[in-house]
Amino acid sequence: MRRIIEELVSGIVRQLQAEGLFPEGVLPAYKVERPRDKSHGDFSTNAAMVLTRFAKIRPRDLAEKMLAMLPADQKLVDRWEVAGPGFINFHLAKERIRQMVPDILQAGKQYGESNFGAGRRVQVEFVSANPTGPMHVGHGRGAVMGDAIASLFSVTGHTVEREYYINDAGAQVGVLGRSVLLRYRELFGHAITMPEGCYPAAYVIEIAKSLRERDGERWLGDSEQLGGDPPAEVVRFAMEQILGWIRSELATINIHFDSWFSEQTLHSQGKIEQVIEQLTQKGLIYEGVLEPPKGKLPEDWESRPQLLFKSTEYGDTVDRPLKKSDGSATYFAADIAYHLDKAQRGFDQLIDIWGADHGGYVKRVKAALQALTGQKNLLDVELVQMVNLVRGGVPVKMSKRDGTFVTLKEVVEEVGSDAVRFIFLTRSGGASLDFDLQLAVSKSNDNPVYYVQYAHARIHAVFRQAEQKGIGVEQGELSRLETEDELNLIRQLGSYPELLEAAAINREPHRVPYYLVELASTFHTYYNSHRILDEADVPLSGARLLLISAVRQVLFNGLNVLGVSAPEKM
RNA sequence: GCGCUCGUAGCUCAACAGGAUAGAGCAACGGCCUUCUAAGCCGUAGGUUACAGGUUCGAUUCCUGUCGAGCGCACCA
Repeated sequence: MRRIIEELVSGIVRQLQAEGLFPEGVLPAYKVERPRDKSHGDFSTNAAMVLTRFAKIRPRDLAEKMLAMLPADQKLVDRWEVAGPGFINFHLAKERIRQMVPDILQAGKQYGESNFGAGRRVQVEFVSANPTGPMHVGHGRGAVMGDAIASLFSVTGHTVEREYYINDAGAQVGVLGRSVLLRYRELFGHAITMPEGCYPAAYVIEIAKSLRERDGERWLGDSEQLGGDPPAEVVRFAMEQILGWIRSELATINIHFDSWFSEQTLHSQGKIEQVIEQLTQKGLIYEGVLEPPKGKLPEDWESRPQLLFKSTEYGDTVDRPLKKSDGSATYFAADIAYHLDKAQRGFDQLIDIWGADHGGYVKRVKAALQALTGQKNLLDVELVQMVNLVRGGVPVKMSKRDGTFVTLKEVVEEVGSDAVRFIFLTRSGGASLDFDLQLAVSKSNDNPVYYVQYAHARIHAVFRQAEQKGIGVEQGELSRLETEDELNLIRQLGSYPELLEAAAINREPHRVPYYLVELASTFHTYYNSHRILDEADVPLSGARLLLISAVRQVLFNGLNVLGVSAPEKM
């Protein structure tokens, strides 16, 4: 809908440019948008104000001039005016507004989708929690954000892939294996002591038990000498079990990945050495000594020459090491290889969802990717801020050590997937979030999931009534929808496709829940002030059924994008 | 010390790529169920958008600085 108005305006601007009022070439961007204030019409444009400088006319005069050029013979707009400092406001014809109702119903589940991103392949990588333990709530937030962003790209016409990067290489994997072996040994009656840094938690015992169940005493010999690396098969066994848990936990909050990418394969296939070689050829690798960081020094800091990548040439603050002191690759080196691999898979856009604690990595990864591909904006990293668990306003203590650690699973079991997802998505990712378990289960307005779902269920209830009374949509006369309340409700439905597009472009899923809450609110108000079913006026009742059916469709579609259910009864 | 993310009503948060009078919910107070789901609706109150400059027709939004919060700062992930 907005597109049509945009074309109307741009046609006039081009014409004025041809007449020599504006200079040749590119003009500054003006906008066509939906005004906040309803009295300002359905759409408005700031074109006259933006272009006033070039026309050397005052904004309002220019607006008047433009307004006179609008074609008179169309059925879209029935009134337009110049307002305020020079806005041009468009008021759509009522006929055109009403027409959106059947349009929406016809589009059904597809309503709101666009081909905005047609032909573009986008990959969203998210969660990527280490397979060394259960997921916590912070992972959950990243998971839900990533999933919703992926959905937004999908409904706006992009081809989307969801990928999970498995950090199955590096020291922590060995620690996991050793921890499992220790618990395994314990199961056979041997006394053990958990060394510093190992994972003592209950889930490790569970893994040890299933290892014993499968392999019996097979690893007892290995469990005696724990100085070296644990057997690869034990490590793999442990990680597969944990990944299985992660997978099923993600499934309980409605998240499914298309692709699971193993970091280990980068090492085993020599991808990391290859990428270092490529960077070397570009002259971006050197052996050097880093300045010690200012502020508090790490205790074991020692100055030593390292293999460094010149990330400073791409905006980073210092150059970054690629090799550890023992000669193995750093996490960063693997990450470069990983991102290059993603780029080579032919995506037009890569999106990473990271926890805020990884924020310091953004510049160096983007730097490396730019150096390798020459593309500056291939990768977008969305940082998701921390989640503070709270119960009734009191912080919930969390510590991995004492096992007072609240897992994502526990939270989902307590408050339900819908509430978890909705609450996570009703905040912009940039803001840290207090997740109150008490509020999350409360069925009040504190908890907008229920507010939106209730509107949806309510509409279903009306339809159940309508069936009993023998009133159906086919008896409705659309033209009977004439109150401002009704037209405003339709207008709101009409903006849904634009909302999805804006949310996708800005990677801001939180706009969707906010929209749904507003739509639900408009509906509830309408419901309370208008009788929908009136046996004495079936054409009107049918028309109103058509209207709320369209509302129901949009609520359903919106909840679906968020991965939240739309119940028919509550 | 440096970098990133922030700072909006008493609380939790919005403000749609710079737009017109900064909006919701909660908490407080007062109303609405013999009629389609009261998990709902209506009303009252609440603000120097942390602070100071700048850019322009116009700034919560962009730039600079100050103050404050969170996260990070060789070799872990």
